[in-house]
Amino acid sequence: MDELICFALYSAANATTQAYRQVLGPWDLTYTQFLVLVVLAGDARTVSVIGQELGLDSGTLSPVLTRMESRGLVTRRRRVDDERSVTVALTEDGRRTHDAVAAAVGCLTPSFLGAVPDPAELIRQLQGLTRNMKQLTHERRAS
Amino acid sequence: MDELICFALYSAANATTQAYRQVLGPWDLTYTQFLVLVVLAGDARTVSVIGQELGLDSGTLSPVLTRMESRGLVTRRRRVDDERSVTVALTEDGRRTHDAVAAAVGCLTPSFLGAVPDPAELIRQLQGLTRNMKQLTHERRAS
DNA sequence: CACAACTGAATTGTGCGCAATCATTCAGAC
DNA sequence: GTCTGAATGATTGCGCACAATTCAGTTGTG
Repeated sequence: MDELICFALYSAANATTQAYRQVLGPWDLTYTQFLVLVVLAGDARTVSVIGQELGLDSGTLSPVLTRMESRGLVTRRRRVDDERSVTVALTEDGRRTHDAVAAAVGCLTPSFLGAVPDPAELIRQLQGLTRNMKQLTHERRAS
Repeated sequence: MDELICFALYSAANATTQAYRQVLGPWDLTYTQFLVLVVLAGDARTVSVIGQELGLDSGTLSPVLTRMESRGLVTRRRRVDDERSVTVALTEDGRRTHDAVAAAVGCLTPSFLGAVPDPAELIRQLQGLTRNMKQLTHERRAS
């Protein structure tokens, strides 16, 4: 068990989501919703672009965005030049929530840094892992 | 986005689960069910012990075990010395499935090793991260 | 014994994460 | 203009992951 990279990854991701759940609790936000706020804080985006950046598909994002819209955190509107696309943007309230939450999650940083001597290197490896796994998935899907 | 350790972790875990989904597809097993097979391959265990080893609670495990039991992969029986506890064990079929699947998932190893120069070190850091996150969660829960 | 506190598992409800499917819209070929 | 195929997002169904609750069984205390 202990020698499985995949399990160490799985456990760490679960534990991290759990820690975020605690921190995000006061705003009643999930980790995924937090990620959407972070992405949109840069600029408004279409659903598909959000999906590309977070690695999620519409089956996951649609209900998430529906909840966030109903709570007034984001707006959704069809683009005029291409009615297939839907642009998602932060509302005033979404912006304020993002700013508050972005500050709050900072309390987790020491716990990350305490376990990771070289964060940039860890991120690099995890991104490489992500890339390899996705490639593998698509190879097998194609064949 | 790219500088968030938590997101790199989240993406890598999602992609890895996805890769396992492909490999485990022929046996109609999920990643979580695979983990249960691996744990039980060592020896029979109670639900709570499985939960400790995998970091899952009964709310997750109960339905998983119900599905695996209905498919004949595991058996569940109440312990005679403590009827609150339920011992879960592999069946013959569960053992065979474990052996076959354990061999099949080996095809993922090169993709792991290709992205990770020092697997033992990565696992150590991820375990440290898991520990820190869990500790944080319980601290906040207590206060 | 009586009874409160605790433990182990199951159940319920919510929210992802993804496969599969669908409707709508757009673009290119003819 | 019409037709075909691709793209976009929504919907449905299933299986986790977890909080909260429930319930049976056990343990500790007097």
